Amino acid sequence: MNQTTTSADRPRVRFAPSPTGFLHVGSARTFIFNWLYARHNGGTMILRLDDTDVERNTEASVQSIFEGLKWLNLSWDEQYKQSERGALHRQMAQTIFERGLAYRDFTPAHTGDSEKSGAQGTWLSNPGMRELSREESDRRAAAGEPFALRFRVPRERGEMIRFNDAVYGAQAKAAADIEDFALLRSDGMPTYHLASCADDADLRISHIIRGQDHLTNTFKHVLIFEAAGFEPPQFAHLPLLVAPDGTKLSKRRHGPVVSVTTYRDAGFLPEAFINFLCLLGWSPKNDREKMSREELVDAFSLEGINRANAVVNFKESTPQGGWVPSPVNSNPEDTFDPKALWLNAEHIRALSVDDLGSRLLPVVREARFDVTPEKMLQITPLVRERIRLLRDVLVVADFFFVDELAPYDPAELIPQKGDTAMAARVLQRAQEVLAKTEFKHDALDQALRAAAQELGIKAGQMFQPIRVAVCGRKNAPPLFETLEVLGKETTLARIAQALRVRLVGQK
RNA sequence: GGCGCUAUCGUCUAGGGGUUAGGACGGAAGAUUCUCAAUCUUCAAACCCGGGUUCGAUUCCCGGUAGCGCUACCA
Repeated sequence: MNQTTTSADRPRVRFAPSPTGFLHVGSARTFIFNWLYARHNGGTMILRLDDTDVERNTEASVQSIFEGLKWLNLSWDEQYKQSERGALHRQMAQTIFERGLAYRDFTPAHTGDSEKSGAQGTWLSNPGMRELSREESDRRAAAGEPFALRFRVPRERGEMIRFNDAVYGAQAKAAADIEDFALLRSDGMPTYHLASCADDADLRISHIIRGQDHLTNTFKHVLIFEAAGFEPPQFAHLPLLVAPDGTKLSKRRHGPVVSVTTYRDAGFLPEAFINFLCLLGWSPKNDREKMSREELVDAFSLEGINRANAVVNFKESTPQGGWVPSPVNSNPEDTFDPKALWLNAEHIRALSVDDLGSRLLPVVREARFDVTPEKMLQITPLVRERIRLLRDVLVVADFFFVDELAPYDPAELIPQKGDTAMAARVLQRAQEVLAKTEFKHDALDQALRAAAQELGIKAGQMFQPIRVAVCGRKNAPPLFETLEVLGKETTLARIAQALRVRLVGQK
């Protein structure tokens, strides 16, 4: 196949959120899959704000969408706002109406939850309206009576509506099971179905990649495309992202874990988050897990998408199902999908020291610690293998940032198989030795091991009191590197402090 | 209720008429080590149920069940 690529071969895809809430993880994944498809195939990525629901749209939501996408560093090539394209939508409605494929429904709009759905059976149309004569219809419309425009679904001939989904395969549904859905509301505004199809046709969208919740809507869309004289695009529906309880993700039920900015604020790397999302409902089929953005673009194909809903395995909030804000010092890691955390750690470890350092710096500064880029660079290699989220740096490396260590249990200073006296001896000896040791890894190593030998104790017994005195806790990065970064002055001051404050009166 | 979609370890998934059903996360155990990590090794862990088709089904077909989605003048 040595065809030259023409513009007709290049796919045009779109992400079309309705700005009625924050950008949530499911939407983000839909964007990503579209983006991946466009980039993989040299196509065009379009962002279209489907804002036909004037009541529910908010500017804050638009901002949240931009904010999330900006963080993910995902770009698009064209941008549209559906509310500015009303003429086009009405035009299509007009076309369909003139072809006799839609009719005016003068029945007043239903308010709230209608009795149409539910156990009463399937609502298909408002009796009388479908059969209204054109003359009668025109007359009432001319008289200013409000109406909704409904699609006249060809229900009589036992017709089947068909399309082929790139993910779900051949789809068919009896027209008899499709209700006469609205195209135009009685205020003249287009419905989602109409606006979406009109824009998809006008923007020459070649592939519609969207959530599976639209799979059954697609039959209506096929009807609209055909009624307006357009060939329907290729559809590809994505399995839904669901919560551990199997229900779809909602902020109300599941809290901030469904919002993209939560991941940003917790210290996820955008590339890791994208990686994680891609693995939900898609597989490269070669057991690869950790992938860079480029590798994802390379590997992506519609064939790799699977059909079953995927669980985002975050920790369920409360048994009652309501979200309770976690206490300030609870571990945020506990709420995220463990695999997302692991992937994030993998991506963190793959970063160069420079890169990681520059991402850590704003996090540390935002926590109001005063740290220079140079110092951050020194600290970075010491934390790289110890953090899963960027924010972890605050708890893993806190002792590098603070002037004064927070109080700790003096018992921590006591080494394995040792006592307070041993801790005191170690610290005193350390003071003397360190005062005249160059603060470089190897020199420190030698000096401290020699000191341990002199004291007749194990190296571990020597290191622990020092580590605790200097870091304020037992678990910390390797000692010599730590001391080197901390410097002689701080080290000696903290050891003196431990001796003075913590071990006094301990005997 | 009607219609549609789906069903492999706890979770994400690979696979496919005959396999020890593979990988990953998480879990357990061990190695390494100045602690913690990281790393390495090992272990436990799955084909929803029932009928077909077939020499043989987890895989194909049908039914059931369960979950999800749609059933608005929301998107």
